[in-house]
Amino acid sequence: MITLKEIAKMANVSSATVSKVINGKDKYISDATRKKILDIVEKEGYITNGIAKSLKMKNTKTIGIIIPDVMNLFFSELARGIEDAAEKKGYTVILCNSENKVSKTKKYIEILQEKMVDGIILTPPEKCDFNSIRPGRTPTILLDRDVDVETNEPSKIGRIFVNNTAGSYKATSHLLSKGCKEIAIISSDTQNKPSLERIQGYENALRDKGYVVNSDRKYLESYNIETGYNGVKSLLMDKRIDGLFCGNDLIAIGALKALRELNLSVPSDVKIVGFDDILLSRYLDPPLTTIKQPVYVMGEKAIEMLIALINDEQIDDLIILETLLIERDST
Amino acid sequence: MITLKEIAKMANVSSATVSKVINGKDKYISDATRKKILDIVEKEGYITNGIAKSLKMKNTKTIGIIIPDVMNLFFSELARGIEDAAEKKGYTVILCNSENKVSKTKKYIEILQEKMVDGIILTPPEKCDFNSIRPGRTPTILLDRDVDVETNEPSKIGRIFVNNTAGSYKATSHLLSKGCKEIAIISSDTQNKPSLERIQGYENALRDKGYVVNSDRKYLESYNIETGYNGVKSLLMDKRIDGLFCGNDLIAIGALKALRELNLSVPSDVKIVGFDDILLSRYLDPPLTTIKQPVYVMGEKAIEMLIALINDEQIDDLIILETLLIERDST
DNA sequence: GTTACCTGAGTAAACGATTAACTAATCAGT
DNA sequence: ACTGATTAGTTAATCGTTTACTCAGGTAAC
Repeated sequence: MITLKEIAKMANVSSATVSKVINGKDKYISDATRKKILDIVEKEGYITNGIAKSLKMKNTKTIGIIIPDVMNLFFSELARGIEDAAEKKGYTVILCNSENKVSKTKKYIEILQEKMVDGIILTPPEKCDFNSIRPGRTPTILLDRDVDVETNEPSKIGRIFVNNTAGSYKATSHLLSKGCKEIAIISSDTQNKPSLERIQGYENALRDKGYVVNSDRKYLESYNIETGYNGVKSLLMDKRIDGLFCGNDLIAIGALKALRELNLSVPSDVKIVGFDDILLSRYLDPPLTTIKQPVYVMGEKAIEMLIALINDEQIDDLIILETLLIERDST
Repeated sequence: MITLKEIAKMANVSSATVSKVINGKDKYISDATRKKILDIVEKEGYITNGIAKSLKMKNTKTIGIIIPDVMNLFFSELARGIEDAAEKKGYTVILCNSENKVSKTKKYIEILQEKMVDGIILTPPEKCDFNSIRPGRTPTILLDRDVDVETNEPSKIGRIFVNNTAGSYKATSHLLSKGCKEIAIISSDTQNKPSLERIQGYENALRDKGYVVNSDRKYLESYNIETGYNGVKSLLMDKRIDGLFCGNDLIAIGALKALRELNLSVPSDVKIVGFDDILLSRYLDPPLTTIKQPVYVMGEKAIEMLIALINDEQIDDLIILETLLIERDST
């Protein structure tokens, strides 16, 4: 690899001059010198050594994102939104899959700090208190899963979440407005805020309309397809149910499969609402009514907020985004 | 951030000694000194500055992956496989979405080279000749989409592909063995090797069994859901078709949707085989028979080969992986 | 004619780590 | 007592940039 110093030698100038020209700080450089340098740079195919530059400049223009799993459609959309926004701002993204494990999350945070990333975007593992993964001085955005952070938190922390309570309230109200009388919920039993809020919204909606919340209309396990499948099989064993709120779209996919096996048709026998609006939901049979999380926007906002933190700008360090009901044929 | 030099000062030793202890090259360091240093490191929460280390060591333990889009299930699986394998080998992954554009691909290659990645794993844009994106001296693995590379290629290039011809041959033969007589294909019309091979395998299978290849049984557009939908609507307009080979699973998803709308049932009226076996295929209605690409293995092999290239080890620089027919209910 | 500013460029330190080469002390063996 | 090997460290150069500071000559103003 050819270096700046070598370019300087070829052009018979100092390395300072070459640096200035390359970085456009060439107010006090003659046109002749500038051209001479640029020609050589071009001819030799010189590429800046970003590592040396980073060492001197104390930034890397790189951020890390830690998510449970890119294969999960929700997170792959998130990753894409983040990468797109980052690229536009001149940042590059290191991808880390935590598998929802605190241990892996901690390990990745350490690696990212060694790599001197300028910031981290982190979706914490489902069960995780913030103190156990505190990212030190690196600016960090906590995304998607709310976590208790002390108010006098010394680090640079931003938080971006979705209003889960309102989302599941919307979903349940929608089912009610479609005439459902016996509405069940299948969701995750993890004790973190988003999960609890999604259950809370469901319960609030029922209570507000004068219904009782019945604990044998709840099936709580995990945010995956199997849970949806098992949930329907278990809930519909002996009870009648005409409405189903699923904690996320994967659960809804499993639920649809189980309902088909039970020869129940959607939406005539049972109406279903999901949560997330992953890319696939509109191609299910029937296309799934769901609560859309503004995933791409989350990515953009996360980058925006993170860069503000990196640059020590004053910003609102908590954003709560609203969801949107997307009505399709499952209700 | 505390530096190695500061640790050295606190411990009253030279920075060389601290470096040796931290990196385990402490054969000639007394137990007392070692303990003293390690205690201070622990207490101060010292973290190595990886940038400085990289500058000196001339490696970054970072690789870049350039794929069209992580939101595409096939590539998110690939990304995951790569990241997993990389992490095990002590490498970190920079994620780049090229959107299938040559311009973005070129830009990312340049950025990755500035960041001094140790290697690149690249899925070239669909229409792309290799010379236009030549990654210079950075070791590179070309993944999934075969590209013509000159035999005297000076760069360190490895190639890993799937045997597409054999895969689509298997798919088509499977449809024939299930009794299909009128088999159509919906796939992509891009003029790259994988696309052409998938069509080729389909044609070969038909010819080998004595059927004629009929050009109005072909619908070629893109590898997406819409193509599948449009393809079925167009192919079934006036022709009878009892078997359908889809160039990938996304196409199959669209095709299933269109067939439902036409009140044709799968597999009794039309049998369908896809290609890729994305995570979702088994949850479709009906679960999709498909040609599984060994995606995770591709990721592992890619990392393995790339690290060999990085370390100048002698390896086979071309791997062609075989596919597997996964029979589900759509046939 | 002195002062002050502008222009065009060079010098050298700094960023934070690694490591080859060196020193100095101890020890075993003859 | 001398040699050679082993042990326990230090010194200082180096990786490839950026940039504060310096310098010299030209020009404009008073």
